[in-house]
Amino acid sequence: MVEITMRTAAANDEPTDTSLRKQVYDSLHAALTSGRFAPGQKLTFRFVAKALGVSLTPVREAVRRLVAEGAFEMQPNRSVRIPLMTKAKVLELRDIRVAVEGLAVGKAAEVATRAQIANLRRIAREIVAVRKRGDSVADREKISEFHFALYTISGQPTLLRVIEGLWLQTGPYMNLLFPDYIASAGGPARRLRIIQALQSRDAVAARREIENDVDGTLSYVAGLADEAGNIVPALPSAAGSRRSKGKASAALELRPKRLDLK
Amino acid sequence: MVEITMRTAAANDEPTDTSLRKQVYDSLHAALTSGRFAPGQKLTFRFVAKALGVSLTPVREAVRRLVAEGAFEMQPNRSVRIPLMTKAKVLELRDIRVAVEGLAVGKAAEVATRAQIANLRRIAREIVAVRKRGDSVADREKISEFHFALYTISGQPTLLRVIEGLWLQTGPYMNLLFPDYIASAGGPARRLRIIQALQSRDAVAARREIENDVDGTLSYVAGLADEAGNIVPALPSAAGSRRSKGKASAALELRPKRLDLK
DNA sequence: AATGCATTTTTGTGATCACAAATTTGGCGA
DNA sequence: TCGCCAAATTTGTGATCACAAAAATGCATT
Repeated sequence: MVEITMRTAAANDEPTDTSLRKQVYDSLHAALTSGRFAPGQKLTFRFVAKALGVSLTPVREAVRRLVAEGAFEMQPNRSVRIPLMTKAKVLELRDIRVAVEGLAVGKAAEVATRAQIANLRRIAREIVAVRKRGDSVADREKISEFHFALYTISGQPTLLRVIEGLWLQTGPYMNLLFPDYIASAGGPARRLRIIQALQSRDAVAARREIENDVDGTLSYVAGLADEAGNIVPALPSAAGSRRSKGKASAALELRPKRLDLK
Repeated sequence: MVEITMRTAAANDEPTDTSLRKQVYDSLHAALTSGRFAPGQKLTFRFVAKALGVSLTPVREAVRRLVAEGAFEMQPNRSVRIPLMTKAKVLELRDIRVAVEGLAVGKAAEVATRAQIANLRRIAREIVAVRKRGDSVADREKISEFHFALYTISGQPTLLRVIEGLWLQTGPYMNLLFPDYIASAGGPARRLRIIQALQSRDAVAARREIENDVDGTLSYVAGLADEAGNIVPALPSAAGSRRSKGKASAALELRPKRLDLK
């Protein structure tokens, strides 16, 4: 498991940042949000460097940024791990996200242009299409696209950054929502109501919809915790595999996409 | 009202992180929150490295972390600058902070212990004492201490991290609040009302108080913008001085805390 | 078979070097 | 005096090296 594949562009950084550091960051970011890392998994600089075919320098800076964003956590001794998720943490993230994403959508409803609303409608249609095909990976990506297109309308870059940081922390666990919950929840209808609220400049209604959406989603995830309060997502493949060594490197298949820079 | 002030030992990182990277981070963090950097000021890695007597490596990682946290910003070309503050940005930060700090205090009111409330009361008394002496630096520090002691009670580490990130962005501009505003606003009384609300487990009242506090403070700062929307704090010393070179190094006085390691 | 301990290997940290891009400088000409 | 352009300098980036701390391993002892 774990693939990582050099990706370009994650957030609203400079669109022209071609540094290796940024590429490594984007690769890890993509691997994280697509759930390719196992919670609790240890990650060494040299492993990532070798997997992506770069030196330690850009890897260190990329990983440290992820640590600063809460996507990775640094052990007291020293080594980077994928954070474990607990019920308490999910509930905390839920409350924060309800607050800030509600704020963003309320603001968005006040300023949304016709073109922006049309764009949201397009994404909403694409989600329906993708879901019909049963492509859960594309489904998650499209949902993310819809949410961030929505939040971007607010025109509040700092707020957007905060939200991105929070999504990065919940990201690895969002595959828990498939395929059960996502089908049952009123996803498509809710998105239409949000769009409708934007159109009628109804900030209160728009906000209520997104709050219910986030609340419902993360409350569901919180409910998946075991009796100890831990939440363990089923990974695409790789299970625990605590001990593996040299062989594991090959099993991880972390393949660079465009590293012929040299 | 009025918050912010210097904070030693930035976040809740490992208390035993003695790495140079962390020391550099703390130095820059302290310089930032105490307003020793001019908005728009350019910062080079080599300058910081020389000022602190370390190599580029720990400086790069520390500065990049600050960039990730929004305290510095990276230019499209490549160089790190202290972000300029605009009225729009202050208003955005105000709304976000109202939301998340309100959330934190509401939660804190539900779980505060007697000891924690006593601690808050102690800090509130210290603020009064410090203000009587007219020590505005210590004043800011104590106010910051009060706020974070309050938010820490909530027991929500992720929320606390978000709040710290937001404070870091407003930090350099908080000295704008002295000495005018801070004296006029109902600071001491408000803190007592917050403590009272915690004691009576009145989450709604506690939340309302902190919301008004943040709102009032940042609305005041926003009002200081010039007609172009820019906000320029008066610096302790160093003014604009766009061109200075070698001499500037000495003028900045970025002083290392404990860098005799070598 | 389980445990304690010395040895080997792994891994993060910090310094240094090389290089290219960006910035500044200096002088030339209008 | 003011642009303008080439040379010199500055500066970020990435690679590599050295070192110490941490982790893994091997082996002897109970």
